[in-house]
Amino acid sequence: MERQTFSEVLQNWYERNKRELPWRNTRDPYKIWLSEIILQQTRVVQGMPYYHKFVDKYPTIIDLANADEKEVLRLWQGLGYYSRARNMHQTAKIIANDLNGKFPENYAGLVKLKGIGPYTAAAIASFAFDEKVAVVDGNVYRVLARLFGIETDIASHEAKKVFGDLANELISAKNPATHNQAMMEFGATYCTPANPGCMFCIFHYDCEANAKGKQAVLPVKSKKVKVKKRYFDYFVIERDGKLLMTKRGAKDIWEGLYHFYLVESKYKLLQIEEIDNDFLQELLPVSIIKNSSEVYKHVLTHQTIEVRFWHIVLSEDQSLTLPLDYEFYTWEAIEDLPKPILIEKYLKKHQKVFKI
DNA sequence: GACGCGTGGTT
DNA sequence: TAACCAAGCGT
Repeated sequence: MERQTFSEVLQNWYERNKRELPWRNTRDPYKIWLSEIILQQTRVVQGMPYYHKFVDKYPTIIDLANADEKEVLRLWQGLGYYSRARNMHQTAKIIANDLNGKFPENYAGLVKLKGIGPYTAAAIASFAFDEKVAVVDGNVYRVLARLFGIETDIASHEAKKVFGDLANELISAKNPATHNQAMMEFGATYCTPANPGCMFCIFHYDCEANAKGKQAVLPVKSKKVKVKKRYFDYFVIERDGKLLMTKRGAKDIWEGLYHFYLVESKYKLLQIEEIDNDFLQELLPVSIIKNSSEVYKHVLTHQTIEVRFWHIVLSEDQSLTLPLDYEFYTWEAIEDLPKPILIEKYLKKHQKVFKI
């Protein structure tokens, strides 16, 4: 019997070991796209409920295109990397309005769309349209780096070419979709970052990393994240049972999400007597600081934020000049606003106080 | 092309 | 516990 190719061995393993995932049972580019955007930098278990929510609420790309951005962000709430949702919505509109509701059917067309980069274009092109183009994601980097003992820094520009070329040499011409799924599934469930199952691996005798005991150092990744500290004092200003909120702008975290009146400091949280903010100085002497919350520590990949909430109640007849773009929202309206998980947690914890 | 962008789980 | 990770992309 003839020796099997790498891809055949891999695909055999895949057919026997794959997880049943809903987006693997469709050729609908819309659903495949949806799943791929959701899964960017996100675990399957975390993304799964969102995939179902989006498919249920927006069964077609037309439904998604017709939604308000606010509504899309609200459904995305808690998944993080919110630009994915904004770009996805923008792209839905372009496909619905300019492309007659049809996805481009190849890599080159797909990669031009916002939110669809090299990985996602290859995924959709192969899964939905059987194009022979290799996906190169974090799993593929890891599997290839270990199998072939490649020490090229996966954060480097060079790695894109080295690993991309290799992945495209290995891909099956017959079953590019299954091959791509298999590569990622193997990396995600078997050739894992920590504690890979080398002992019983199908490539046990062919793997460079296994032969040299280099599983722990491959793939090589140089970039270390620098964590910046930030300090947020939120002023939760209540009047007539409503809370003052605004939409966050561009060029910072949580763009498009809603939050309270924020005073950010460079080195520490505020003492109340240190406040030298015009709006608050006008407002504070005539209001009641109902309470200040415990200090929350909100951790993001690149920053750690210490946060305190000051709950301030205004009398109903108190006049004040609202800062630009701020509005009072009822509890019901607030529930429909997309919010950072930090704000959501605070509201949930204190809802008895607010929901009178 | 280096950096910024979330959240939750694991080591 | 701090560090690292998880189906990347835009600027």
